Amino acid sequence: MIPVPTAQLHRRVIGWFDAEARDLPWRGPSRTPWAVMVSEFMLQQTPVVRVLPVFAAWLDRWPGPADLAAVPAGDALRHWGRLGYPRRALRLHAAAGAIVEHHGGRVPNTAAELLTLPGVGTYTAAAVAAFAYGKRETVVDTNIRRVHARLVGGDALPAPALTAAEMRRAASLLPADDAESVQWNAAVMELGALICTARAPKCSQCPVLDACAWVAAGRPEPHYVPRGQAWAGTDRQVRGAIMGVLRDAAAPVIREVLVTNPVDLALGSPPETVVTPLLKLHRLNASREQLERSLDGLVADGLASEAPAGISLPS
DNA sequence: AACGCGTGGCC
DNA sequence: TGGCCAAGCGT
Repeated sequence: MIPVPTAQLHRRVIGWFDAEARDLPWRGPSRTPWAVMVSEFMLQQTPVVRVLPVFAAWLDRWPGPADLAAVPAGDALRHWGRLGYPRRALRLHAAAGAIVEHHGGRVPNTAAELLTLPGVGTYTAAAVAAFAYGKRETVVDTNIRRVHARLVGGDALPAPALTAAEMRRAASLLPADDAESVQWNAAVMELGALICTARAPKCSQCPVLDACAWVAAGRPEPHYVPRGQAWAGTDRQVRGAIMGVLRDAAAPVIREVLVTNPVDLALGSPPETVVTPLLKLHRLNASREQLERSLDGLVADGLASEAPAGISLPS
């Protein structure tokens, strides 16, 4: 492998980005800081293709932070739809409230201020400051971590958790110029998403293939086996099914309907809109204990609200 | 510092 | 088919 100067890496990856980047709505001329922030919340652990329709409807409904802050949290949860991790909707709603309350209704333009908002961590703060405001920030997401691990580190995959050494490496690779640093961050992220993917990377299309330390080393296997995410039988699965019922319910659902298997259920027919999600919930054959525990967890997390009339999304 | 947290597409 | 994976965060 012929060592390639960092400046040339910048030029080649950004050049590739200019030619090949996807035309995503949060990058276009209609981009606002709020749109960037909404997209970053939705993209946390969620693929772009699933975010696109929800993002468009969300911004149409709530064009600015004050618009979202003015409605009940339950509205945010309902319009989050099936994006997953609904606590993100709750945090985005709370962040909108904090922006109205403490920042004059404008999305903060520094990473330090952004970090104080609920649901905004190291990555999202840096990403919003960079992509919404053109700031020079060390943006490190899972795509960037993987590209750096291969291109510079010679490893198949980054470590299981983000390390301080990785942050230093990312900072050392960042172009000095503000505008160029923004392009670099976006370009490396896009390279990781489209070419330098976790499985079956498209190395033949990579603009920096000849500079890749991992390829030069003969593409060694990962140092560890990634731990799978448990799903079947977990509280997480049950919580998801309960949220599905509550999202589609036109009225509060009484606790017994949620935690009792239909064969034991001697109640009148629940509202039509609830039937399908309810069947999905009870097909899980979760124990009453697990159903109760999961429901209590949702209430404790503020994702559901319990009143004498029954359980519903929070108001 | 591990762990819990939704959802669905992909090979 | 089912495990893996996706622009993380909070505790």
